[in-house]
Amino acid sequence: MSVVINLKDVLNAQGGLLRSPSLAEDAAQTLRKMILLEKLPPGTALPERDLSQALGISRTPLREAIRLLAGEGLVQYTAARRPFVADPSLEEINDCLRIQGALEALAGELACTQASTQQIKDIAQINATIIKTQGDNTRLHAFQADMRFHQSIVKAAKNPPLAETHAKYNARLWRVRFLSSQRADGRESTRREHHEIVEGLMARDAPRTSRALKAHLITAEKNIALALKDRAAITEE
Amino acid sequence: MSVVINLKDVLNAQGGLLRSPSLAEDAAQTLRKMILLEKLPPGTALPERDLSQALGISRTPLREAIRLLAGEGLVQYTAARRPFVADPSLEEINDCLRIQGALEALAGELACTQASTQQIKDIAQINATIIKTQGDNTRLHAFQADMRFHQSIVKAAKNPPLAETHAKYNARLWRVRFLSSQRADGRESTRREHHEIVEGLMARDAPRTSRALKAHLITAEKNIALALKDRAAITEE
DNA sequence: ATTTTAATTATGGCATACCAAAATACAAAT
DNA sequence: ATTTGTATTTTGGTATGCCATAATTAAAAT
Repeated sequence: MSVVINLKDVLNAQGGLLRSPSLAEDAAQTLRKMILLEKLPPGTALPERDLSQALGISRTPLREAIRLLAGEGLVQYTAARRPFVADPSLEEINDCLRIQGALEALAGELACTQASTQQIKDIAQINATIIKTQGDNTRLHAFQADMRFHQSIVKAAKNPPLAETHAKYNARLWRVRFLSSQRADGRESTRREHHEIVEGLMARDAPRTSRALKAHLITAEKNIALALKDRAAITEE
Repeated sequence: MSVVINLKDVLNAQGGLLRSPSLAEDAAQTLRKMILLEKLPPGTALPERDLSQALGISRTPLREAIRLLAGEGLVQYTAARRPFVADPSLEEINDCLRIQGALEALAGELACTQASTQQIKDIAQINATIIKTQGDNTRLHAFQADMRFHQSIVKAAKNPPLAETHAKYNARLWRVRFLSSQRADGRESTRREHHEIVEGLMARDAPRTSRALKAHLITAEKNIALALKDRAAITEE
């Protein structure tokens, strides 16, 4: 009798890192990255046939992937229902940041009563890491750590729908936030504001935490406006 | 030469009322109503084949409709990816209400600076209508007026993404809110709170309006808890 | 040269067929 | 009677083809 190996099990055993639930979700993840890294710049048309062929899948799952991204606001449709990479105005970005601010303020508030002490410790730990690795040249890592900081606060609020909606706006804002994180400007204010947020959480002072998070998002708004202005000046040359 | 009539134009000319952008969106709207009116009670399985046949369309657009509803939280998937009508716990409903509260508080805040005086007048007008028709036996109309009241506030905030996310949570909460609106209990507090919200808007007092809206949603939370408890007692008999 | 109009092509919406995996029904064994 | 093992059926995921309409190009008219 021959030895039969279930290939899928072998793959999944690899830490489940490359598990592929569906072609559509895979494609969505691929496209999301391409959009956020501007391999697919804002405004790019996304014809179903070409894209599906490029990704080596059929139109059906590709189509579904595009719908997913549309639900996140990363893709929009023309009047004739042709999908293209969203090109949000500064105004729209600010609209989203205000929402994100309200969501995070709520999260901070809830976290003050819902979070375990361990979770708050973890949040403080993530912030400590951010400060420590501040000088590193790996800006991408620092940025991802910042994302984790905010996500862990939302997670500590123990409100799944909140986490979900927050994640959506995160995806939508990822590109511009990454852009603005490249600038050194706001770094000092970020450090101060993060500190205040952590202090608020440790004191389990809901109004204080909420206020700190709201203020932090307003700062982000300012930094993003500056980053986009710089960038516009560069691309104009 | 024979006279050729474009049937679609004829249909659209009927006031554009029955324009059908796509079978998927139509199906989504149909299913949404069926879920909210509990023709499809929470927990109901939604097999693609049966549903598509019942609606007289193919699986492809039906599938897309289900994804849309899943994006709104009205449909969930089992571990084996079988879709079913979401059956939110009271806890999850409260989670959503808190988010809705934060969103509306933000909307009220923004409306204080962004709304035109006409828009504020309109909001006051809608509220007046609610009070006037309070005694009517058409509870559905009163409920819809209440929805319009909240929607018009969000609209006045002039933040499209906010309106979109708010609409999503509205869809998600429609069923339980309708349920709780059937009860006479909260009617007086609703009247008072609506009044306070309108006053805040007319004074363009952002903190006041925000506070009033947040308080209003907390009241809603209480009423819904009562309504669901009643209902559980009834279905138990 | 510019505008109109007609033909062509590209694209999204939809229907259908096939497949693998999951769920179910059924048979056998204990 | 309960459990186990095995067909059978159901179901979601995917690929593909056709169609109507929008976009584009080519041709014609002014």
